[in-house]
Amino acid sequence: MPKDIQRVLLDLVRNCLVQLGWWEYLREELSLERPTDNRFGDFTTNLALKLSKLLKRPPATIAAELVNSLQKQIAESELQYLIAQVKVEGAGFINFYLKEDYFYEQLRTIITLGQQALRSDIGSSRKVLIEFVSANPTGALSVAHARQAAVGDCLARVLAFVGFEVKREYYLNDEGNQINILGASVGLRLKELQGEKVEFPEHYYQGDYIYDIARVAQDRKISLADLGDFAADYILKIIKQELNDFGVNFDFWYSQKQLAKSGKIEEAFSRLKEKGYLYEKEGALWFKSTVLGDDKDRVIIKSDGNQTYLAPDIAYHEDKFTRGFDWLINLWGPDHHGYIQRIKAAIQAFGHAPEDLDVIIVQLATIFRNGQPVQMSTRRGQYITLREVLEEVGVDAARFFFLMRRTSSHLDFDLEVAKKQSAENPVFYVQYAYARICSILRSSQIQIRDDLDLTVLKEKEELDLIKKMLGLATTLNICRITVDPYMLTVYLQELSESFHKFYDLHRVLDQDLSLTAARLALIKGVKIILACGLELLGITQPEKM
RNA sequence: GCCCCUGUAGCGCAAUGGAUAGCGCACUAGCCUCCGGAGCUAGUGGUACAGGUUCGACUCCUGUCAGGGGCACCA
Repeated sequence: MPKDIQRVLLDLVRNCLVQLGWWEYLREELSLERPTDNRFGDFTTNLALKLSKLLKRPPATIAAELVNSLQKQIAESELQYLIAQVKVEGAGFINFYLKEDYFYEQLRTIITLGQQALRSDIGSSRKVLIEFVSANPTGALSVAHARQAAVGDCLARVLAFVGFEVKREYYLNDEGNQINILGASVGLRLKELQGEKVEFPEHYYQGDYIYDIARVAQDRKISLADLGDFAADYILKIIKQELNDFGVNFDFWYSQKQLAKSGKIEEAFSRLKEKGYLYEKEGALWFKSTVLGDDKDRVIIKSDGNQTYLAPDIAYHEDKFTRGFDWLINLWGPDHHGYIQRIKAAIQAFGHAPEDLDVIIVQLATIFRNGQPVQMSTRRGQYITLREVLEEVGVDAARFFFLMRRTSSHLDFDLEVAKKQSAENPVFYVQYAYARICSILRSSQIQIRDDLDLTVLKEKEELDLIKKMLGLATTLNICRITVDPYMLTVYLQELSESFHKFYDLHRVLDQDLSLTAARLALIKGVKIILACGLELLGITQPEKM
């Protein structure tokens, strides 16, 4: 029994196209999809509709010829034991209906191999670096960072699961203006603690945590010049702890300070200069990014001799490629969207393709409390932090909620809803399905044997459930293509729904022992898929709730 | 002014260019002697507007309207 039926069917279709002499027309466009609605078979293709235009013939006759050829080939091969029928439906779609045995075998594979049966090698070990969060170590992580953390980590898990070699990286902005201001802020608070009357500038860091750092700095007798680094270290420890508590762990913490010391920035500049991408104007050094798609050229060394933030970023991204990664994914906040063209221009200047870098703009999440939006202000330190969200709703609900909407869309996160233990709260709906399965499995003594007869699973809800289970692979593939993991949350809700429907109509623990055994196998399969999906989201799988 | 995101049922959202646009909340009517009712079944109700591309558009393009966010030799 072939594991990848889709590939087998594609080969079959290709053979027919070659035989009919139509292959030349659409080799690039050949596709085979799983219909979203299983009314239309288990696989469908629209290629007769596509061919209709190219051959200038009605789609129905093309589809009929194709189906004729397909049926002949199927009848002559092993596929006759797999495919129930192929037929033309609707406007000219060709739909494949698989035999139930196929689904039973797939279910058997899942329950015997577990998650191994679900992994794929689509990524073919391509090395991908996902950079996300990368918040300046000048304050606690905000909700915006929290969403990025959830999305980035989940995306990393999904890509690793489908065969990529994935590393997570946090770019650490540990020097520069913001760190200087941080140090100065702590310095002023320190003086204040020592009884001095101070004028505290508006643009300094206002949060109470600055006092905490000042007290520690005072105890340890940190010198004024080192306050910035000390404070950044102090805050970084907090950030790392928060991310760890959120289940997000980075492989690399890439220090901007180290980058500056390494000489890689100057090296990058000289390479750009050789290629003719740099010029001087009005006392500043400019990067000629317009020739690579940007709307204006960008300053990289200001007229006062200091670098702009673009300078290290150019070197940083080139260094990512030098380190051996061939696909870069950056998650940025919406305030950076104008920055995408610049950095894409930069990687192109070094000879990389623009599509080797995907910049995903993670839109903001607005926190609601009792239906009222909570305003945020980073400087005042009055924003809601990741820590507060975790303390209020827990890791599972927080992760699920941050992943529930398309990453490029705004997200409303109501803390009260996330705390509810009801159907309004989707994470509970999914976990409830899991716990319910565990409960049933606990209450049965029947062993699920490998050679178990699954053909007794004939009810519509049973077959629907198996088909839904097999949809995980498609879902993960969509996540990969769209570079967005949110579809997984939708899928898990749908799978849970299919399970609840099945459960409501059919008893698992039945008088008929062979039926009971088969149904136990069925729900064990659902359990494996749910566990897999929840794990990819970074959410626990409670056996009891 | 320019750029990004979003307009789908009373509310919150879903639908890798595909066939009869799905789900939750709310509302209405039902389902527990039985594996977890935190569940299930049925009903009400919808693609902002105007064009275009396509065999086919919630989806892509143009414009209009509405909401949110962003546009430094700041990071």
